[in-house]
Amino acid sequence: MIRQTLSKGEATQRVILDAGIQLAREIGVTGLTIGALADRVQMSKSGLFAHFGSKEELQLAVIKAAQERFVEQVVRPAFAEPRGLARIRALLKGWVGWGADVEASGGCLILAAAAEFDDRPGIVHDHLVREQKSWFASLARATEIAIETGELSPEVDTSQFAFELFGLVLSAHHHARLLGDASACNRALAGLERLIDACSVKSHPDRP
Amino acid sequence: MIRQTLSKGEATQRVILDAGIQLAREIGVTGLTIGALADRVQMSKSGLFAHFGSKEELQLAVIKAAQERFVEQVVRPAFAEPRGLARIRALLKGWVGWGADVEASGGCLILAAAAEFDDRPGIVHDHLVREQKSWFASLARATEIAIETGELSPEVDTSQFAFELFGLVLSAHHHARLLGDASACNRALAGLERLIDACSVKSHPDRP
DNA sequence: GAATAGCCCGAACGATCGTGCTATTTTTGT
DNA sequence: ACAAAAATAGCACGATCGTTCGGGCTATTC
Repeated sequence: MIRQTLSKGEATQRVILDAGIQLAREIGVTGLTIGALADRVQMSKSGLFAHFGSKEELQLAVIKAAQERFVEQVVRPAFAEPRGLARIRALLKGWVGWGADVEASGGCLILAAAAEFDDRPGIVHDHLVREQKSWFASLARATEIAIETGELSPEVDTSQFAFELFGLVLSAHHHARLLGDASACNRALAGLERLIDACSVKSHPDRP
Repeated sequence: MIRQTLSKGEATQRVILDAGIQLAREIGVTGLTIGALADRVQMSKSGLFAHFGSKEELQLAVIKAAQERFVEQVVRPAFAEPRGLARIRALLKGWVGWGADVEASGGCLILAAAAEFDDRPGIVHDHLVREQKSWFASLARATEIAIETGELSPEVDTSQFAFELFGLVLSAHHHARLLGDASACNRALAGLERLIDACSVKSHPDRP
């Protein structure tokens, strides 16, 4: 065969990373242990270890794998929406959904990892900082686009908008995951509408 | 002497918990290790251990100690402010300050712990859920008071308001701690003003 | 079919984990 | 000052941590 399919190593690596994402959601990326992960995929510790070379690289690989899935499941569909508010709404909806309900366990791995590694130096920290900055810039850019389409006022601070958007997602995660609040998702959506309303062009007609 | 002062045991326990808070901020409550903590306070593992009886109890004690400090440094000063928006503003300001800049390391221990334990059953999880629910209710109550004073419209959903307030704090923490964004605190304050504006009585004069 | 490379396992390492015991020291109440 | 009580240290335990190494497998390549 002409190797359209994955090589053996790539295949098991995929299995490992899938299980790693799931396990890391339960016990955290920091708490991810090679032995426990090997048990879960029915491999020997050393066999699994050989794929990554160090625990740090394993953590990094798991996070990158989670990012890829996030892009595929949330970012890409959202960017298929038309430019402007529709895209922002899709982003938020997908994002909170991704973190809140994915098969009854875990929450958003990247946000959790970001909290865990904010004070722990290393390649994982550096990667997360880089990616989160880039992600934040994407949110600000999406906001800018909504200004270009005329849906938001040109005066809005795009970084501030992204900051508050981020907050809605974080709050939704916090409430949905820790407190089991099923309405958290809707609260985030409601918050976004309020945010949009405050930043829309006709929000300041003339003067009070 | 008539024990105005602490007993020996209580004194060292206080030392342990102080160091525990600091250490847990760096490596997380889950990553808190008895050996490492014992090293930091110059005690033997077993000597330290005897104070708590189990690691879980130690984690719980550290979290409770952090809560006490939070109440003393943030909640009590805020509640010294007059009822209404002033109190809410003080709460947010103190809260983001508490998590963002406390001596250059750590962030808010309670929020970090909440993220770590959202999927880890046990007494720590249960405690955190209970306390976070109570804290959220306090925020909603503070919002309700601002309605009573006439500063916010009677129509505002107090839980929604608290939800968005929470989001501003979480976003500020995320940006300040992970990304080192010094403006995060100001962004949260700006977000609060927008939120207040959208919920204030004169926001809907009559009709568009 | 022999050689080669990639994949994986088993065993073992030093370290550290949480947690018991048993002394010994220190603090406390009288 | 002395007995009772509390606080701490020392030591050991089984488990698990991340990591290394050598050697079987199982394919692919000549």
